[in-house]
Amino acid sequence: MNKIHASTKLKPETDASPIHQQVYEALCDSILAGQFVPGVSVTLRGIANQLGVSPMPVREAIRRLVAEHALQVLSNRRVCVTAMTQIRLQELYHARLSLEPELALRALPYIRKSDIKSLKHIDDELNLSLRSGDIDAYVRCNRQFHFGIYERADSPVLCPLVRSLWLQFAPFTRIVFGRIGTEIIQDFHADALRALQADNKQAFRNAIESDIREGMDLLEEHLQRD
Amino acid sequence: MNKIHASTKLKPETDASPIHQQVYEALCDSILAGQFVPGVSVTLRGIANQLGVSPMPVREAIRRLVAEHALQVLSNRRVCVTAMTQIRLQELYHARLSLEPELALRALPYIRKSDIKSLKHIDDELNLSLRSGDIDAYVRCNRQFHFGIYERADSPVLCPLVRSLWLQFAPFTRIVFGRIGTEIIQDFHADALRALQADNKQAFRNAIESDIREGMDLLEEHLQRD
DNA sequence: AGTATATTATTGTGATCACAAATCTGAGCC
DNA sequence: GGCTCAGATTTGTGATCACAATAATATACT
Repeated sequence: MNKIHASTKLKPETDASPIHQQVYEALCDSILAGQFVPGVSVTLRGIANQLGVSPMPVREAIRRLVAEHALQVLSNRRVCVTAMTQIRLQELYHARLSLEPELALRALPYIRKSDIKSLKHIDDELNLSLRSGDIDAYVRCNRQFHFGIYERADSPVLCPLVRSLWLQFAPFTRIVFGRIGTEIIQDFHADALRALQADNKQAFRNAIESDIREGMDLLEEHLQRD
Repeated sequence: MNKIHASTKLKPETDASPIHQQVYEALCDSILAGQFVPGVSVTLRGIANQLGVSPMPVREAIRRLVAEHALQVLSNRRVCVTAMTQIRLQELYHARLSLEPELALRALPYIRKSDIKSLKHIDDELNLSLRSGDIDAYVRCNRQFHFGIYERADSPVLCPLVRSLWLQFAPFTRIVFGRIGTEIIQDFHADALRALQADNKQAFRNAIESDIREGMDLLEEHLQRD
């Protein structure tokens, strides 16, 4: 339960970035991949053992993730992935819709032909995973597609905010998709790619917005059923 | 330089919240009050000594503030308040305008008559500080006014996001106001209060939006002069 | 005097230890 | 069986130490 997939032992050779940073990234990946079950608490020493490090850098990584609202401290001082509620989903919806299309637009001028090509490649893999029902692959590709765009704009404020939003709804996304499968999921990425190739700002913005709406509507729909 | 005002020694009696939480709040207040000069780096042991605690809880508080982008780690691993740039200010502008009026609207139904009364009181003190040129008091009142509204809506996503935004532009605000004084500052809070009393949603939203625009325009105007 | 270099002090990071609070475990009882 | 309560274990928190890297200072040299 709540296993960290990232090669379990983090790369031992690299000493460029501090350990707490590496731990943070490993935990980030796990959360974004939906590997942490909301409500199930994680322990410092548990993660430390899994990653083969001392509890100290884990503490710092956890503290950071709590600050980004990816994790939550309970009243017992335990830490877990925050459960989704209607109000939270509504606010995440609004925030995503307010920030992500704008961020995508800011990235647009910096997206080169080669970027479009690799985005196309990611979307191909995404569609493949949709057909084969590989949810993990879909979730990963979807993230790669969006942040492949967002990270082009080196946006010091919006991009970190958006990353925080994704950390918050990603675990729930994984659950919903696991329940409903990949059948229903529509793909607005093709529209975005066409708009990119035509350098059509408005169409690009609309495609991103539609993609967000579609995904979040799906989440809202399946939040009721509790 | 970069002194923490919060009674310097944090309250020794309270053991309800952990020390790193208390340190975080003390640093938060200092940052929001504009007591940290952007670019001047702070040290763990320095803050620990000022607050009379060990470096450990300071580490955690700092890590949290870095995650909220109130502080920045330099390449030398030093930590300081992030300097303002044009792109950062633009994005903060967009984010504030996208999130804060919405957050205010969500708070609106929960604002009671007594809340309006205390907001009015805060605004009176604000106007007083504007006339007397007391910048610190103005900054504090302005924050109290806004978050007095925002915090009514117990908003699990938007409110923390907005808090992060304030932490990012507050130090720069203090600098600009210190340079230009309180003469030019216009007060849109009265409009907001009137809208609150009339329970006029649209007018309330507009007042908040105008207030944000006015403040951020002022900042943008004075960013050029470097 | 001004600059390069060696020495010292200070810094962030990570590990380890101590400790109180919370959680788990299991025997005992109704 | 279901519940209570003692004991044992695990947990987060904070302090302290070790250490490499950075910054500051003093020293030597042209």
